[in-house]
Amino acid sequence: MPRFWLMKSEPDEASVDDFAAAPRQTLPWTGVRNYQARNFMRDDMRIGDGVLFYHSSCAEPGIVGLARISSAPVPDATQFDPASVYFDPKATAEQPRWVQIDVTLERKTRLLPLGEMRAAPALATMRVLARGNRLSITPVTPHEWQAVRRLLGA
DNA sequence: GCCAACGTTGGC
DNA sequence: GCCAACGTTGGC
Repeated sequence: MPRFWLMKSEPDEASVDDFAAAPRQTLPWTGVRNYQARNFMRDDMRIGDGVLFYHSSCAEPGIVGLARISSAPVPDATQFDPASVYFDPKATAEQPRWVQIDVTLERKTRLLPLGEMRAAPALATMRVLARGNRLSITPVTPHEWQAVRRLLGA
């Protein structure tokens, strides 16, 4: 199983600064509404897995922090909340569809822009960079993880 | 089970 | 705002 992941967040929704300001630098990762990404959270993530924190749909998309998975998956609370944009009328308490998982920010990094990621030969295999990829959660190989850390000067 | 229509993602 | 690419829905 992968031990490393890249997780995309829109900074308008949940930015790396929101995590930095949260108690214990930890927030639940809610709002995932794609089955493949959900399955990664539900079936494959383990406490302690490394996370590359990525900002998407913003002026400067790229990696902005290093984080860790810090809880087991539980039902995503927002699916039951009619006031939430993530409300899912087909989800029930007996049969939830979506899960959330706690993510703990270890530290902010410099911005590693998408363009620099694409230009780095060591990152050419990264799933998040694959043509047409739209998954908000993608596995990262140990080699890619190390290469990112090197690029970050970490 | 097929597939057209529609919705969403996300970089630019 | 545009648009390529992909995912989901729903009629048949």
